[in-house]
Amino acid sequence: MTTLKDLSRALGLSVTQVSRALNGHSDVSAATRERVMEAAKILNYIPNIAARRLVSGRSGTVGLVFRNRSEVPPDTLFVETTCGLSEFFAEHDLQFMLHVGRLTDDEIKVYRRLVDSRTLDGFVILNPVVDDRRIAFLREREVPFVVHGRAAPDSAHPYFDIDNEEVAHRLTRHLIERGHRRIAFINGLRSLTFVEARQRGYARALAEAGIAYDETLHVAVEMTESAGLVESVRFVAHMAERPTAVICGNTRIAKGVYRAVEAAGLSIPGDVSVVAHDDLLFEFDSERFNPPLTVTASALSESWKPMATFLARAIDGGYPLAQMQEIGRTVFIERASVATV
Amino acid sequence: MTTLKDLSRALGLSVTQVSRALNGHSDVSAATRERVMEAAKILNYIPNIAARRLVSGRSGTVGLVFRNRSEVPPDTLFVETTCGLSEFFAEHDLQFMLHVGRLTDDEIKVYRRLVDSRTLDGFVILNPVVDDRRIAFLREREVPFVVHGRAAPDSAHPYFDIDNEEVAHRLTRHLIERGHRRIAFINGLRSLTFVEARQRGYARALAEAGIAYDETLHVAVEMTESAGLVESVRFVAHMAERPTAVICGNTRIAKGVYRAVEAAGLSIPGDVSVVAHDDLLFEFDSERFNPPLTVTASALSESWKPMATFLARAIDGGYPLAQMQEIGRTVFIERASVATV
DNA sequence: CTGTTAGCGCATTCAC
DNA sequence: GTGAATGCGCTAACAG
Repeated sequence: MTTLKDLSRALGLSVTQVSRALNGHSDVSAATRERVMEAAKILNYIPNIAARRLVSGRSGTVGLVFRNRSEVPPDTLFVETTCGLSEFFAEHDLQFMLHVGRLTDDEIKVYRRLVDSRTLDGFVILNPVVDDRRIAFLREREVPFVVHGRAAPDSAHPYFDIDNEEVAHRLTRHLIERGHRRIAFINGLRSLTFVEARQRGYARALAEAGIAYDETLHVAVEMTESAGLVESVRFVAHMAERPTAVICGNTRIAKGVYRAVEAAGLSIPGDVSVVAHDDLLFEFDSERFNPPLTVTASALSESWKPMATFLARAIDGGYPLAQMQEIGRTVFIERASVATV
Repeated sequence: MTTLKDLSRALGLSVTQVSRALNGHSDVSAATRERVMEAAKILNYIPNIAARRLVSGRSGTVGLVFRNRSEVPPDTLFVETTCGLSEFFAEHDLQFMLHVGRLTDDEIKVYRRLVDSRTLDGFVILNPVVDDRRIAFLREREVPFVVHGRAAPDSAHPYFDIDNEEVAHRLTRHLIERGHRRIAFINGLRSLTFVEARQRGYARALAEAGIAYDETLHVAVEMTESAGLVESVRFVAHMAERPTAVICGNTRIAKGVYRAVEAAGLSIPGDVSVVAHDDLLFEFDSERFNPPLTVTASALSESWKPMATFLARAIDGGYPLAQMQEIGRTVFIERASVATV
């Protein structure tokens, strides 16, 4: 393999100057830079990453860590996430590493090892929870990270998020405007920050309309089709006063609700109205639901690019927080799954 | 961070000796080793990977490369694969890296970059095809790799595979024994080595029974539920002489076949018999098909551990090929999806 | 603009 | 058994 030394010999320059030319330093004559670049190309020079890392103290690698397999998100989402991140980090010359720990390991232990051994320069945090230990640890150790979501609405860390409180508020308000007053919400698992944000939006919309918050109508489940099915069966079949509308945390849940309603011989929106938030996952098309589903929508797939960019900036340092935070756009799409009562 | 130098100072030993003690060299007194180990633990010594890499010339990282996003396998399979590999490589102290290239890149270019920059010490190759360019490249450059499958039945490289020819032969023979003579095979996409192996097994079983090979009955499709559905609709509805039995490359395809048969108002096994190979994916349970599906089965999830082990051995070097190759066990499970004709 | 010097942390000669 | 010396390939002071 060609090294800097080889290049310097071939060019009659010092190793230092070759290094500077290659790294785009300003104090190199244009002519020299030309020559060096060309020689590098001809001799197929590729920098030795290990050496660079040793001297820079960085690994050039960022990672996504799962404590264990059961923590890995459901299928499509995982593919979207890993592929999207891998792709965009590559654009920033960062290696992307997936790390799945063992069941037995403590959550933070995995992070500690990765940080201490300088294996990773930065982390991607998914599904932040309230008082997230990972975030606390990385903060304390001053390790760069970017969060998909926020630790809190005013979090002082790099993140990409959507306005989840607004999403839930919007959906709830829409139903209220159509005359609904018994509105169920099949939300995600509690302690996830976005779930809490949505709960706030839901509660606020109800309060604004003078509707009492009924905790039996707000359920926390894993955001899967089967959970949606189970919960709506409960609503439809077993509840004394059946809700007239259901808000679903995502389209998977909505799918389950559709199936349950159909199985019960009821109809949407005739017997029950349904709305959801749509992450625009590849596998589900809320427009092709029958009837087409009214949703708030934001493309999850568009979050990876800013995430990668923000983490790259955090690692480079010197960027103001504002350039490492973004609230993605959300649109409200009215279709045919809501009836006026 | 604690370095070897710190340890040596604290212990009054030379850096060399500390290094030797930590790395389990034989020429270190037991007493010294004790002391060093203890000090390392107390001072929380963690070797600097970059330094180690620089001197060893290795990256300590292995990877799975996809040319681009469209090459990533369907959902569940991808999760199984990445999580399984990541987990078992960790046991061998190898970092696992997922790399998804850009659409525009040449297949080999990605590998070349990764090899030349010494980013990866070894590769995992999935879905080998006949005359696989990746395998050719890695061989030529003498880079360690392990294949899920084989380049050819007698391949001289590390691999984990099952006997795909035998699988297809077994399924076909079973149908023949039950009197079937028009047997369709919904196989995977051509050029994949396992698809060709299965085709051989299928053809051989037919030949042994004196049944002419009818190429219109052997179709190559992506191994998805929808493809299974489409192809069997073709068989059932449009074919002059409908096949009495269908062999499916996996349970996804079988699912599609079941749906098509049901949609056509026909029954399994009354109107058509169905068998499949079952990778025992988490999401599909062939036993709970209606009727329960007769299959050959092998657990895909059991392939990651040997794969990781074999690649680790290939990187370490000095292992005979036999210790880096394995044919996983396959069982035949007869259930209720085949009728005697 | 360019070259010299030094050192990142570690493992491996080679001596004793 | 142990230590001193050397170098992996690269970048960052420091001089000129």
